[in-house]
Amino acid sequence: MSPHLERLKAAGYKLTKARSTILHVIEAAGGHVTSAEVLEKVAALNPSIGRASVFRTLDLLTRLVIIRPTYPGGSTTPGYVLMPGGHHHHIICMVCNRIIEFDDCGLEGMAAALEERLHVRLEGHLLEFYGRCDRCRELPLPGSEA
Amino acid sequence: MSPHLERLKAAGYKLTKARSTILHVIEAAGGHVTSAEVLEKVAALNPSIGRASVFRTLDLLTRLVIIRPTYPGGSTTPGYVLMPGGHHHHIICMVCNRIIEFDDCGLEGMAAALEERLHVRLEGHLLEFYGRCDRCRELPLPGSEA
DNA sequence: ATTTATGCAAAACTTTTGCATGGGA
DNA sequence: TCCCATGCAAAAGTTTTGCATAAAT
Repeated sequence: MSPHLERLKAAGYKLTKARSTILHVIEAAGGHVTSAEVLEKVAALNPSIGRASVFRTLDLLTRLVIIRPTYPGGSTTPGYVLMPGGHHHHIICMVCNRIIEFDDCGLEGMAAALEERLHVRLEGHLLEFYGRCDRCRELPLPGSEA
Repeated sequence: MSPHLERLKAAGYKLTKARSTILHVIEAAGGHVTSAEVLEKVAALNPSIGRASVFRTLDLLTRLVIIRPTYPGGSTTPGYVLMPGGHHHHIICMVCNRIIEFDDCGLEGMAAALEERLHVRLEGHLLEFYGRCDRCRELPLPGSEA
């Protein structure tokens, strides 16, 4: 069973068909999805799952920091990223909207320092860089020199 | 004139009443706003500015990485943060939805390393931590132990 | 003088709600 | 058995479009 499903269960939530299907869809998509994509793929997988459950589950997963909302450049519907281990990092190419993942970075140290200094408790983090990928690095940014 | 307005102009866009009002509202709000807040405050400041212009301008500012969309925990409408200097960092309290800003962090070094390693060009970044603030640190996370 | 941006208002979607039913624990 | 979660369908909002007009360069 997915560790994310186990966290749901550990938090006291029931393991339902809708929830496991939705989480499966997000994982199968590689951890980057749009609400519209989830809606579509869930419907294809199991048409008896209602749209409302998809939104309710996305909300629940967000509250648990299992996923986190982001705005992918290319889409109108909100995007979400999986946060295995409570964190995620990526680069968004502002030209072609490609997303480039990269591994960690030493933010644990910064998190610990912030916890100490600000008296907070941190559960996770999301780091996004914006720029141009290797294929687009010579192209102008969209919107520049209109 | 705001450096952000200057960037608009430098990129070839016209400096209009709508654009400067909208940017002013975002800056006056301290850099954290919701689309609904912008709509409301712009209407209060100058009722002749149409809603469509607000959304068009939010899109434009996002493409230029002058602002960046985020999801504030408390609201249903999408949020935006100002990115002075191309970057922004904050902590979101998952209990009370308070946002705690903090100053930089040494991410320039990481950005430079990523540019080298992945052959990308980076324009900015957004770093969000999720957790509990000093007032809420002893409270359970919402959604835990449902 | 040109060209871009605006305002208006309707249309298009996405997301949310309420309630009875079904499914986990 | 009990309570949570679901599905359905309608309602509520937010965001997007199209086009003629106004404004900025």
